[in-house]
Amino acid sequence: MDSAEFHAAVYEAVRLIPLGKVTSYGHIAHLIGMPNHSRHVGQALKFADPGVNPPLPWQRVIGSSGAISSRGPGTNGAQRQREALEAEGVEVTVGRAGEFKVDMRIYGWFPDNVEILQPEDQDQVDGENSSSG
DNA sequence: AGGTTGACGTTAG
DNA sequence: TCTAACGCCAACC
Repeated sequence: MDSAEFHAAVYEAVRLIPLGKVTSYGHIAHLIGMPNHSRHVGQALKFADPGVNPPLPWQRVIGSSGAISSRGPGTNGAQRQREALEAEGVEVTVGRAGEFKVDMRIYGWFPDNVEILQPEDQDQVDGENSSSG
């Protein structure tokens, strides 16, 4: 697994995220078979070209905690990600510290069987919110 | 070769 | 629910 292949695998997994849903860096890492490379998933997205085709829905990847990671005090990456998510219908809330958060119980997308995911089987993979609500 | 960084995750209190 | 601490691994200096 080279760096280029890692990036390609990350992009392929990220493109699987359905519209209006979000997942975590760790889950992308999990889907490509490298669960402990969660940090590098973000790194791969950072180096991704915004003009690639098919387009990369990078905005659908956030922290496992449901928070949009801050790229840094002087950057507006988090703000752009928030706008991109809201444009898809994902509701983003703002915490006290100005952090953007998404309710994973509603918009979370964490299937373990993406390889067998079919358009007609999507009804049986979103049972993550069975705990409450 | 060693120390620090980073679009993270999990566990403990 | 939120904060603090530890673990993780490649890139960078």
